[in-house]
Amino acid sequence: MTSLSQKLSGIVGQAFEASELSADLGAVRVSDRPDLAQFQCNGAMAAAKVAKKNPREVAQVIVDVLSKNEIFSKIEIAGPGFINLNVTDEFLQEYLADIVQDNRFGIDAPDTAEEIIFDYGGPNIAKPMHVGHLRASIIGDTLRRIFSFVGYKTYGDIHLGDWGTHLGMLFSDYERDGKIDWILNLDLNNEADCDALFEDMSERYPKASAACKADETFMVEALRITKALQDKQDPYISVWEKVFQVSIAGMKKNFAALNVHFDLWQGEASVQDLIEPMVEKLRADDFTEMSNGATIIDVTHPDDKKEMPPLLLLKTDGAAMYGTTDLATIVDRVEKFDLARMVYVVDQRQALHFEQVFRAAYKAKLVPENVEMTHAGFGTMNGTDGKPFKTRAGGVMKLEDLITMGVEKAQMRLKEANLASDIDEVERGEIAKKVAIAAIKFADLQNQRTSNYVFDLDRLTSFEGKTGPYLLYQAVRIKSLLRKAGEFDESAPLIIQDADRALALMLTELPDALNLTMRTYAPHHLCEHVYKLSQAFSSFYGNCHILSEENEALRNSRLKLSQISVTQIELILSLLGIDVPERM
RNA sequence: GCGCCCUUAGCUCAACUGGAUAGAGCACCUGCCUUCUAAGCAGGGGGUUGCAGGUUCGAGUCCUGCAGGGCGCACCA
Repeated sequence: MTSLSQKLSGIVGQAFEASELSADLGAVRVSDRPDLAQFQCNGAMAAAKVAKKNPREVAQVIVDVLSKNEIFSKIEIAGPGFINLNVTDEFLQEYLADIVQDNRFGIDAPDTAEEIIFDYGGPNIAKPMHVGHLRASIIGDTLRRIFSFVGYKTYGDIHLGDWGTHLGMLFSDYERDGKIDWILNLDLNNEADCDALFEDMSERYPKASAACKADETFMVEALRITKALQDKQDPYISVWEKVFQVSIAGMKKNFAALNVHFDLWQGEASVQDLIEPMVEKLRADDFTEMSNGATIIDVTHPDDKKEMPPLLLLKTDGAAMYGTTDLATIVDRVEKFDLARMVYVVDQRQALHFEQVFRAAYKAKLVPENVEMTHAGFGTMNGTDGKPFKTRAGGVMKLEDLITMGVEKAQMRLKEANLASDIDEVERGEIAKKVAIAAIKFADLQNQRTSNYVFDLDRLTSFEGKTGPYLLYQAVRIKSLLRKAGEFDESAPLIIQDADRALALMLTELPDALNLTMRTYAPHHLCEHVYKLSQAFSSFYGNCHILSEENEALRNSRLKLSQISVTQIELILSLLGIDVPERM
């Protein structure tokens, strides 16, 4: 991927090489001090440290080489040995004209279109989706969109929790209520009936779960049914089939509202048949051992400094554990795809578990060494009190309710601000939905992935400042501007003056933001970038009255800059899974 | 007991391989809508980066210790 800063890095790198220094030292980045320069290179200081020389002298040698290059309008040594650089407006203008050709803005495809599976979401069937599923879903979905756009072959796998004890709990409750037949006779083609069951399960599950916790005989019954289900006995396996179908249909609605997409609807159940042969093979290949009656895989490394518990493959009673299912899933994926990477977007608290699973998978050669497995963990969602988030009633907040609240608030805000008053009610409803989703998603995605974050309803449904709706607003404003401008000469050359320069420079930074995001699997970097870009536009917009510009060449140039801006903002928002309305 | 993570402005958060004057948003204060959408723009106040040492030309970032908080440590997932 060649961004402007990478292009400059190449040029400065050559200057370092000419002095028999490593080209890596020539790394150029956008300056921390825009008042001093557009770009900076810190390599002279690093070089001087190794060579025990004066950094400013090292920098001077580099600067002497660079000064022959006419793309720079300023080359300066500052402070202890920073090399500060500005490019000429002509160069900037040509560079921009070049990268907008294919609407990829300097983003090159990777050398090979590696296949990557992103594992995210992980909701349990028959349980209501709550706000906790928000992070996993949207971080994973965003990463999938980004890698896919850049040129990787990606798959989003929802990895359902569809084979566990929670189903035994639910089914036993239905059995006590004599409602098993109701489910068995359910017509999957009847949407109303399916919705009714979906609703019923959502409300029933918390009660069933609480009952099992409170009364041991209920729990014993739930476990019996779980075992029967896993042995594929009727009626439970037939009930499961219906519950599975209805749950998926319900989830699809939820995820559609959130604009989250999955390519694979695999779950724990879909790999159960792989477990037995896998365990047999692991035994035969001598990767397993017995410990206190359980079958385990030792995953310690000789140079481990910390304790590393073994992966528990089979319990004393011979039943598989979730790590076993995860290994079977890996086997399944390696079989079906030509994978280069697997990325698990799962709660940070699972870090040890994934380390054990990954170690076991490599050790037992279930996955080739060159397949990279990453746990991109995310922090817990806490309430404003710093403790794991609960509603006032003490329960979890349903994802659906959060979205509804957001939409209602957006509708109110539209009315208050007297926006979209000339738009009919149906479109206004659509706009409110987009505003709400933008608010919720951006508020979440702008947090660093790994740190815990505070769930604050007011913030999630806030529309001012660094928010999703702000970004929509900027994009929509540009769209409106371009509509009013009508036809203009898009091939006219860009003119970079003082008022245009900051925006023009921002428009070159997209590849850097994407690279950083992909390297760290951290979408908040991209959020930061799109916010800065939108701000740069807003500032430009405030400074220049474009439509009334009498100099036609300048008017064309500024319309073109506006057009590039909205294209980029909309592209980035689409990578964040956020839709931009035509007007708002 | 062992291990991992966190502590930055009143609040919520950024700060890429160690770089210059630690940045945003909210809240607060001052301007700006009879020219393109004020969900906006321009500007202001607000900081001993939990504490104490160390390494370095340079530390929010690396090392050591301490305090406070969160989480995880085989028969749940």
